[in-house]
Order: sequence, then structure tokens, then C-alpha cells
Amino acid sequence: MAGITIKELAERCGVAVSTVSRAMNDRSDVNPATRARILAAAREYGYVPNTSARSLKISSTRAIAVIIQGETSPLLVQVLGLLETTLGEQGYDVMLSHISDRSAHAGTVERIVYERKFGGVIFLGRYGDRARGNAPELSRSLARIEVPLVFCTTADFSGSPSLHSSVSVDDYSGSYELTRRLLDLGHRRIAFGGGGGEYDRQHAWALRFSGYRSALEDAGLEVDPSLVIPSVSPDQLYTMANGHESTRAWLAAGPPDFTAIMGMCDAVAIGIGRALHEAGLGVPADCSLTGFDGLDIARYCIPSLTTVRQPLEDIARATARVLLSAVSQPGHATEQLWIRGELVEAESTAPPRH
Amino acid sequence: MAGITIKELAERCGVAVSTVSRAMNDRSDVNPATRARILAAAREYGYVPNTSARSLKISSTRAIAVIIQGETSPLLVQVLGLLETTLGEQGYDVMLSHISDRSAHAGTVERIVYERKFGGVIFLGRYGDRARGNAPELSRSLARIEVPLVFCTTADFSGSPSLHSSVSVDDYSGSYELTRRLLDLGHRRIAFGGGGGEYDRQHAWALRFSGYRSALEDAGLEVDPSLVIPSVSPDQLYTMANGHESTRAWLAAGPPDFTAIMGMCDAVAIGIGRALHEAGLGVPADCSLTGFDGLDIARYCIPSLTTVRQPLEDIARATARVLLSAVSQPGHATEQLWIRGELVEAESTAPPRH
DNA sequence: CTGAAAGCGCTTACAG
DNA sequence: CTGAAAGCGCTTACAG
Repeated sequence: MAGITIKELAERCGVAVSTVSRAMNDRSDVNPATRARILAAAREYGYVPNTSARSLKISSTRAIAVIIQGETSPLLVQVLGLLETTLGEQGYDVMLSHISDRSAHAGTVERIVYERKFGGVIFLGRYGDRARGNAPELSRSLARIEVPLVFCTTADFSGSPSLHSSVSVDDYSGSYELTRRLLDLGHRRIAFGGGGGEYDRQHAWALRFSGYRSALEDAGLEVDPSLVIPSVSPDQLYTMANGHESTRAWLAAGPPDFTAIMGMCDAVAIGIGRALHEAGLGVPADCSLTGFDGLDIARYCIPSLTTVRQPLEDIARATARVLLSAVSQPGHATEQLWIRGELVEAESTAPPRH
Repeated sequence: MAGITIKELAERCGVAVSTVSRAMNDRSDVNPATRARILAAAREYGYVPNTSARSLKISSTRAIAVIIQGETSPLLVQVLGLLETTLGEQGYDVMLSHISDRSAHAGTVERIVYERKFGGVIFLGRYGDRARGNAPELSRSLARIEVPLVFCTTADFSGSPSLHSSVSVDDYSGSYELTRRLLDLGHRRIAFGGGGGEYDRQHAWALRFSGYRSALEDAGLEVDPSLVIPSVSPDQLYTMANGHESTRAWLAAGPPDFTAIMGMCDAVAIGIGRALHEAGLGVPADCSLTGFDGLDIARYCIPSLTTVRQPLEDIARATARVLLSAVSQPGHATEQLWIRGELVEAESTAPPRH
């Protein structure tokens, strides 16, 4: 096993371990010459401080845990990269703990947080076990642990007021704008695809559904329940498969007239597009289609997809800022940030036929 | 800060810390009644052993580090989830360290490995700094550290024989089969898009290019250099943007005749498809198109994409097996596994026109 | 089956 | 500016 200990390094340098420690940690009270000598020796012998020993002594680690549960969309992966860059610039390491639904047992998240290896925790994407609907409960249990915590790309749905800080795209406004745009193009029969069962504002899709509903109402229309495409895969909502299967079933059942469909996210919209294609319907000739998120694929698929681009850089930057301020000022008030996305018009939307 | 220490728990149970430790670690020499009492108390007080202290004592941790560098494709994310499930069943925790290219300085990978927090390390996707071309060097430096190490979805290109174990799809055969299939359909002018500059077998794309070359040669043809689409984004090879921009530039420069294009991976193929579309060329009517990887999008895009599906479950399972056997039998010989992918025919390929 | 003690590799007051 | 010493929370021989 390569790697020497601080004690061995101290011996080879002819100094005390405490001096090595000070030199390695860039503390001011070390003779510059001594420091240089120690650093050179550390390099030479490949000395790397043992993080376990280090964090055993220091309560606050310069490590941030990012926890992703269940589905991992390209979007979350992009945000992860940005978080890493931003936090890295501040001297923090980022470790990802991905918890697949199947393997997740009740205590996994709590264990990661309780282990106290991390100076802060970021929940990326949704959290809680959908089946048990325990998000609010988990959120409350986390509030008892005094670890800085931020929800990223999702809000904290634990209740009102929210217990934790969160940074998210403004799902409601983005969806409102998309709907508004379709209305302006002349659409009146707009379907909504990919949502879950309970429209209770507890999830991103529910907020997007709210925006859709409000835009319709502000235009003097109301939601026609027969234009809400039921999801056939409630536990895989944000997927192409769900968009495809759900729309296929809906079309097969003989839906009412419609001239546009809004997908709950880009992946769902791609699936919807495929189902329309298989049913012989052209986009946008026979049906306009929109997504949400602004993934790369929205730009490159055929036809390219009208969507709302999530401002990922802003979201990552804000998340880092909120988290680090919680790290430096414990007990500070929580913040809920909703950042506006940008409507990106592409080939998939057009005025309705005739 | 919630969470009590082993000492506090021992006091509340009226036993010594060593007894608590034994009970928590499921050791046999503890009175069942005592153990039960301690476990109950641990639950009640929310006691979670401090991992730092634990791994300071124990050399072998039940934690595996997964290191991803640079681009993160949906494919790697899927493999990550599978690795997590498989290793989780064996009682191992998986931690991801994603290293974005920008922030990666020379020592990052080494540091993670040297920290000795992990019982094993998996490199997922490519490794090394492309700009410096230091993959072989890094690989050799890692060989000096006695940490069980497996390259997953990529081979170890450190030289011959390979220093490390690896598990990967059989890039060469998959590409050979795809080319063979296009030849069987009647194509003779087959372009290859998305490779890097030096065709030196050092990367997945180079192996795929080899398969393409061999299939052509076995059919009595040879590679026409003017049918190799140069990549305009050499540091973002595996992206839709690279496929799109490269093909656009290639088409604009007035390419020779061609009736099919093989994309180096699905993402590149999607970008190629977009460029063809913008140039007024239909797939497969004017040009057949293939990808590689078998991402979800290959199935849902329009037209759906002929590709080679990577056997991700097999790859993840084999990776876990190889790694854990290295953990339990240090010094064991390394293994290089190449697992055959499955050709999936879809709408994007057809016989050439006329 | 249980306890007292040593020690893993660090950091940080406390002296000098 | 440097060193000796205590201690972070565990695990593991070693006694009993």
C-alpha cells in the first residue's frame, strides 16, 4: 500500500508531526522555508493526509454529499457537474450518493446524513419514497439534524412554511408560458401528458400542471379532464417510456379532439412524439408538441422540441451559495428560490391546422 | 447535532464500549440478550457509528469509489445504478466521484485513490486527461497502489499486457456487425462519423473504427479516408453536438457519394441525423444511419435508430464480480472481459436507393 | 461472554 | 516559529 503517514513524513523531515500538519494545512505560523521543505517531501513521498483521521478531528469537512434518488435524468447529471465545478472552486469536494429505488431502504438517506462525514448535503431531484409517500416525513426528520441542507431542482414539499432551503426552476411560470404560447398560436384543445395521479402540488409535474391550468383559466378556458393523459407508469413518470405508453393507450381509447400536447418534461415529450408518429400523426402538422427542461435532445431531435430551458448554471450557482451560507452561518433562515426558465421555440409547435 | 457516540450509548446501556462495538458489528461472541438490548438502544437514540473513526481502524472499508471523468452519458448513469444495486446486495456502499474536465488537476484521481477510504475503485467511462494523453501514465501510477481496481465500459489502454482488470462491451465486434449489416443491405459507400484524430486503438471509438475497417476489408473494400467525417469537437467526441457540427461541416465541404453513415455512438448518430435533416436528406430514404450503445433515445427518436445495445446488466454484474474477487484475493491476476452487444435493427437503416 | 487498554492518523490548544 | 501531549470515535487483541 503506497502512502505514508504524517508521522513517517515528520521523521524524514526531522520535524514534529504538528509542524507537518500546520504546513499541510496552510496555516500562517510556519516558517516559509520549513513549509517548503515539508511540501516538497510530501510530494516526493506521495504523502496524502488520511481523510478519515482528519475528519475524525475536524467536525466540519470540506466535503458535500449530493444525494440522488431513483431516476437520474441527463438534467440531474448536468447539474451535478456544475455543482462540482462551483463547489470545487470554493475548495469543497463533492461526493454523489445515488440511491436506486429498489435498493433504498428506509434508513439509507438518514444514514448518509447521520454519518457526519459531510459538511453539507444537497438533495438533487426528487426525494422520499414515492410509494410510501414519505417525503414530508423524511423532510421533517432531516430538520432535526443540524446539517446544512439544500434541495436542488426540486422544492421542499414538507409543508408550509418549508423546513429546508431549495433552488428550483419556476415550474409553474414556465408551464404557464408554454401554455400561453400555444393559446396564442390558436390552440384551444391542449392535452397534458405525463403527470401523476394526485394533483397535489407535491411534485414538479404538479406545479407544471398548475401553470397549464392557470393559463387556460386566464384565457377563459378550463381543464378538460379527458385531455389529461393518465400515466401508465406512475413510478417512472419522467421517462420516454411513460410518455410513449401513456399516449399510445390514450390514443387507442379514442380521445376527444386535440391540436396540441404538452409533455411534462422533454423525455416524456419525446415518448409522446413517438406515439403520435406511430399513430400516423405528424408534429407539428397534426399536433403541436412541447416539452420542459431544455435537454440537448430537444434541440437535436426531429422535429426539434419547443421547451422551457432550465437555467442550470444559475440553479447550480444559487444552490452552492445557499448551502455555503448555511455552512458558515448555522441557524440562518431557509430560502426558497424559484428561477425563471427560458422559453425556447422550435419546430414542434405551429398554429393548428385549418 | 443529532447522533450519539459509542461511549454515550455504552453508558446508557450499562456496558463497555467494546461490547457495543461487538454488538453493532454482529460478532458472534456477544450474549444474544445483551446484543438485543444494545441494538434496541441504538435504534432509540439514533446511534450511527462514525464512519471516519471506523475506517481509521479498519483498513478495508465496505465502500467502493466510482470515478467518472468528463462527459457523463446516460449510459454511464445507467451502469452506475446497476453497479450500485449489485454491489449493494453484497453489502457495499457506492460513492461516485465525478471529475469534470475543467476542474480536474493532475492529482485528483490519485488523491481519491490514495485517501484509502475505499476498499475498491471502479473507473467508469474514459479516464486520463485527453489533452495530456496521460491515460497510460495514470494507469501505471495506479498499478503501484494496491487498491483493487476495475475499468468499467472501457478497457485499460496502459499497454500490453494490461495492468488492470476491465469489463467492456466488445466495441470491435459490435461495430463489425453493424458494418456487415449495412454491407448486406447493399451499401458500399459507408461513412464513419465521430471518431477522434489518432486511430490508435486507445479509445472506444478507435475500436469501433477498427470493426468498421475490418468488415469493409473482409468484403473486399477498403476505408476511403474521404468518408471519415473529421470531428470538430475533439474534446467532446461522444456528443450530439459533435455529430451535428462535424457532419454539417463535412456536408458543406462537398463530400463524395455515400449511402450510409455510422455514428460512433447513439448521441453522435442523433446529431448526424439532425445534420442530414437540415441538409434535406431523409433517413433512411437518402441515407441509412446507425448508432452504438442502445440508449433509450435510439428506440424513441424518429426514425428509431439501428444500433448495438450494450449489455449493461452483464457489464455491471461482471464488474462487481471482478472487483470483489480482487478485494478478497489481492494479487490475483487481472482479467479483461469483452462482452458482446446485441444488434438492434430499427427504422434508420434500409437498402440504398435505386 | 465482558471489560480495560492500546492505538488507528490526524489536529489543536498549550507551552516554550 | 516549533514541539509534546491530549483526544476525536472507533476496533481489537488481551485478560479475565
